[in-house]
Amino acid sequence: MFKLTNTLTGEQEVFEPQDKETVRMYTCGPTVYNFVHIGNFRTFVFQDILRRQLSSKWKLKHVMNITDIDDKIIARSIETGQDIKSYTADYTAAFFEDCDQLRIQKPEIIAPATEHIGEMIDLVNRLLAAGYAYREGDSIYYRISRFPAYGRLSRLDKRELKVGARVEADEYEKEEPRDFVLWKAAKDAREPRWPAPFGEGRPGWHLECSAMAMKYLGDTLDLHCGGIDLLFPHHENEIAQSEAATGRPFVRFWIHGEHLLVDGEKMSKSKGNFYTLRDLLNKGYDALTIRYLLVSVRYRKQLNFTLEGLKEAQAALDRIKEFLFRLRTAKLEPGSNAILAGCLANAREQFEAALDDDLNTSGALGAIFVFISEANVALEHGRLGEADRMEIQEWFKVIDARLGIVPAMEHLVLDDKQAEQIEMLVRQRNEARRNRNFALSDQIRQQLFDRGVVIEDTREGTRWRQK
RNA sequence: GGCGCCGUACCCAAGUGGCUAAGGGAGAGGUCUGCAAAACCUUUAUGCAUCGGUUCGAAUCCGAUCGGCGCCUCCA
Repeated sequence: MFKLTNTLTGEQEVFEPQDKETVRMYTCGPTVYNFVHIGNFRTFVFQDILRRQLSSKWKLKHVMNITDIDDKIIARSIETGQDIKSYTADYTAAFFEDCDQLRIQKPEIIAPATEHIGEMIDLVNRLLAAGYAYREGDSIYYRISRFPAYGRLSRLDKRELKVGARVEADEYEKEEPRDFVLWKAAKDAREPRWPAPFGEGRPGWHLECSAMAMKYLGDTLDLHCGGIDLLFPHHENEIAQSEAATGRPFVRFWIHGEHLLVDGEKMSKSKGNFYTLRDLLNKGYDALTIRYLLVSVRYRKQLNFTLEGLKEAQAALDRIKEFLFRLRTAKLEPGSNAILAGCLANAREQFEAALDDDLNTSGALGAIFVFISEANVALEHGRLGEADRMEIQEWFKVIDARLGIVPAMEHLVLDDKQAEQIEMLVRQRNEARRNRNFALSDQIRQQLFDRGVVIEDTREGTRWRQK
């Protein structure tokens, strides 16, 4: 039983795809006007964990949009003199490079807004025909008063605008301030525009998600995810557009990821607490460490991002790496240890149960570390068999498939020539140690360390590995 | 002002009615070692923001208070 917290009800509910076979999921993707920041990636990593979990149980059709037309993009493109298409193409490419680094899997369908203008125009036509939309000036707006369920998702329906809250400059054109734009008439000659029966212009932001989600996934989606800040007004508006057009529920489960904070506050450019993945990589942190940190706190809890936290994540990851290395290089007898096999079965169960429990990634990691301790004890006492090793390694493949946080071991393996050189130095060092020439042995150790090789003397002899 | 989330050890963080309050980091002591590294063992919350209440029993439910954060405006 896989449970998720559904924003619609505010409660955990058991999730099943409506057709029991294929999960239809839509996630709000990036607006490609700049490099995506680490807060955005927290959400994308959470969505990645979700998609991995869903894939382990059902078939999955996951659609993510790319917002490649909006005010900021237009402004930047005019500013830089670069045409919009190449401008957004650059940042889209950068986004997917970053995703690869963070081991974020690609959705089945990636939908750029500008390739779906036709679907959006159709949707506006349906809303106009049904009286849910109206023209004011050269733009088309959504008439919220026609949609009584408005505000149900965000529970903001009865709210009043805060005194002094900013209102849009073109408010006067609307019947009501809360109405939102579906189709914007072009104001500046340099703005991109598309022809439509109701006039040349470009789509409002909310429109693309409704149009593309329904195109690929049908009228009713199983899951729709995004950051908590999209709850209102974006997702509320999507519901209004979609349900007005189809008369059917738009989404069964709304799942929202909480924010990543920096120094206890929301990341924003004006506060200067803004990190991109590239910033952090340049500081020498690796992408896996960043992913680990993002995964280590459950998606619906705010995560305070600090460099200290990154160091702790690095240390935790090292513990996993050390264990896997030790497991891999241990000299083992054939057979299996029944007690350890029991620990493994228990750990696997705990791990699955945690992820099934609303993606409790912290709990899942806890199960891994409990097991590592148990297995380390077994290794220490030589009570771990070849069969156990195989089983454990299999489990770590599962862990990696689910969480994507298992350090790669391949890079620790050197080619024969390099390995031979290192082995030679290790032999020389042991020779020196036998002769109690510790000055020389320490010098060799340092020499190896300088080329990234760490020495460990164990009862079974000297072990070495790449840092 | 309205809506929502949160407050568990030095730091991060599970646990949301009932065994001794997971796990990671950091610190301390020990085993092993020429030293180191890794590993292992022991150790660090009679208490879960505070105060009341419900209950046989609460970190977990209810209320109040204090504190933090977010949303209400583009935003992951």
